[in-house]
Amino acid sequence: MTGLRERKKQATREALMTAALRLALARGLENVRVEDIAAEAGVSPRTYNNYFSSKYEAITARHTDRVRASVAALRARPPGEPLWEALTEAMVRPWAEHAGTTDTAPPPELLAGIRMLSEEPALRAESLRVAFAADGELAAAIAERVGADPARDLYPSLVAVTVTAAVQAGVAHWLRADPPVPLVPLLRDCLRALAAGLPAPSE
Amino acid sequence: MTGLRERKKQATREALMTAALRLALARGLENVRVEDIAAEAGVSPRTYNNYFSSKYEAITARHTDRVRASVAALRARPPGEPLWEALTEAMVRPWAEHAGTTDTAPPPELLAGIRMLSEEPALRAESLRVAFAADGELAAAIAERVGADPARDLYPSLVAVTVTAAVQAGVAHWLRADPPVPLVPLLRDCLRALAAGLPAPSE
DNA sequence: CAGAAAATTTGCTGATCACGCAATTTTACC
DNA sequence: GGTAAAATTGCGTGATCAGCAAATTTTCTG
Repeated sequence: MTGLRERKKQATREALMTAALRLALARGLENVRVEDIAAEAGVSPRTYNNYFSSKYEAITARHTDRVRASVAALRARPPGEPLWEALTEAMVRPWAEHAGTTDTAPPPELLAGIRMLSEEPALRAESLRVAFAADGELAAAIAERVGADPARDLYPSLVAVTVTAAVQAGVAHWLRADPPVPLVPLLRDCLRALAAGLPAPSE
Repeated sequence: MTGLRERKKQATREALMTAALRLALARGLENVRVEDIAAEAGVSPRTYNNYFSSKYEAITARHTDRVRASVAALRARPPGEPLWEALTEAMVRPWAEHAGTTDTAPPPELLAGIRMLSEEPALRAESLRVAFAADGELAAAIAERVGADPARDLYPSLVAVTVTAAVQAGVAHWLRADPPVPLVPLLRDCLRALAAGLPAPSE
């Protein structure tokens, strides 16, 4: 199934992603041109745009993959499982694989990459774009799971979009937590709070 | 307070906003150049970029204003008011002013403009960017209101971001509702559901 | 294994965008 | 009125992104 052609394409994509991230971390985002990324990955600039349609897509590609993985993970959860359990596991999984579920501190390079996503305005915008571009899919998966009509019922899309947002908030909080806290339990807390309601703390 | 200078600037900004929107609705977004918008508004192309730093900003400027108005509205609510009441009123207000709180159908041109924001990918991205760019402010206002530390407590930013998302979902649902439903009560429902929790319907 | 077919890479080109800079025009203030 | 501040404008530059067609690489078929 995986001919040489497919493997090469994946390798090129991977090379472009890591080249883009590496250069952006080393020099700062605005000192990296598409031409540089392509050179670093060993392809022509024109080929870069066959893989990514903007300068920023390559850098956020890992995030894009995480988002897609979450949707796929939700679809893969057992059908009988309660919605919020399935949703929580699905949203958490890609982050658990990257940032470690336990007390192992995440590699600083990975952390710097994720931090850049939320601090560089252009990358933050791109991350939001991909996260919410996928939430039609997410809403559809939720609708399927609870037996709703995604076109007529508000519930699936409301859950999809707020869950996406809650994960954003969790990651942002994780990035600025001092002392550091493990990400996965934090995300679980966010989703638990979202499911249970968000009444004001002191009332 | 409002000298001629300020008034002219506002007028130019307004002219650029309406020119951009009008042209985009008439010809389709990708058939409008910055040059066209500037010409329609009677200024030079260079001046366009003194007001807006991208081609899409002018078109989403009304949305930007709504977002900012919501934050300001939250700050303007009486301090003793319960959080979710204040938050709901603040988020709803700019939409009420535009889309009408009652059974008066919104002007079709306005509706087409808002629809374009969620259907054109570039505009959707821009809308998300401005909405979530403001949510630091929103979180700060929430924190102030509940007496939390926005840097250390997760609650304010979690509420800010999910409220922003819930409004997005509400507007999106409003746009595709058939038969049409009034927007403001719909938004109230979204926020009420968010505050109260989002358990799966059938469990 | 040879050669055709299909997919990918690449260079070239053009349209557009966004901004720095300096000159010009417009507004504000005394 | 005259000067200082602010806004507009034109010009030039660098960069992004996509269409197109040629060249290269991989796959498929006899």
